[in-house]
Amino acid sequence: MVPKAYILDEQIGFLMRVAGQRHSIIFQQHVPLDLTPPQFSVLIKVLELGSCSQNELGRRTAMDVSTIKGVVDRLRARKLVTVRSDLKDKRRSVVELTEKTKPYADMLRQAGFLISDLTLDPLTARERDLFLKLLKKLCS
Amino acid sequence: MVPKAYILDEQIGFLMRVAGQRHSIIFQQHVPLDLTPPQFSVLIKVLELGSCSQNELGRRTAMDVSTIKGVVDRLRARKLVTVRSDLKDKRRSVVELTEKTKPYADMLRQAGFLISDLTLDPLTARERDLFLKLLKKLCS
DNA sequence: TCATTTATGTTTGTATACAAATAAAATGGC
DNA sequence: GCCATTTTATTTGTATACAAACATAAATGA
Repeated sequence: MVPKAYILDEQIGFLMRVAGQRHSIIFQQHVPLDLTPPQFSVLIKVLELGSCSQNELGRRTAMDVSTIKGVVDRLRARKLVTVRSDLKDKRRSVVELTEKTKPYADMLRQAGFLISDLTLDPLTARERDLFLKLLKKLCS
Repeated sequence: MVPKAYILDEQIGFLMRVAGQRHSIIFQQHVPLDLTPPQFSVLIKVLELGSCSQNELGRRTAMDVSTIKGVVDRLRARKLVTVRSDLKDKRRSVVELTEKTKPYADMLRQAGFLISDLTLDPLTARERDLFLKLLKKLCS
């Protein structure tokens, strides 16, 4: 009775990491403003919400408190967002887009679509829908 | 003509990141020796190969040169692997398991199976096969 | 009201992840 | 054998990712 071999390259964790690496290269090739994926997520989210506290931004982009802080800090250093304290709730830091960033809104969204398309390019239309459906099930 | 909205939470990059976070939690809960995923991959690979140069180990586990160096350094610091220079090719650092690590071989593989199973738990058997097949297509 | 609990943000420390520059050793073509 | 190229490893710098500890402000409940 031969035990089943453990093949690292066929495990879901390994494959997700490698698929993520490929996505990351595609992302870098097509994103405007030299943004990283987390930075892109934050800009897109602020664009959608208008303004948002740093903590809530973290929850909505699935980043923990110290990660979101670093991402926002670097965006602020590049003057792509502003951060001000909320007068109503003095705990909160409100993040907003700068005038410099707003003209890039459409470009960001279009790049987002393109990056997702290119990442899914190896799959047929039917496979893409199915893959995304299954992937969502693996998120919680 | 309304342009299609860009929903961050439905993009493949975002979903892969969140699915990876869930996997990461499962991994941490069940891996022996408090290993990280890259450390686990290296041990499994060395276990499979017997001994391997640091660079080749990086290629086989999909890590670049500076990443694999850090991972091996930390494994060495914990005395889970040894690193010696190759007499035949003095550029190479040969990585091998220590006697301390060898008894964990089966436990590592069993934990690997369990972690993959738990990660895929939200899917049916048929969905799992399909998902892994599609995921592989997205790796290159 | 006031004490407890919760929410928000910061800081520190560890561990990937990768680009780019450097150095040393091996290889291939001649 | 010699030289250009390739391979292997190291170092530096930037950017996540997250746990844990801390401080402050807000909300809650008795």
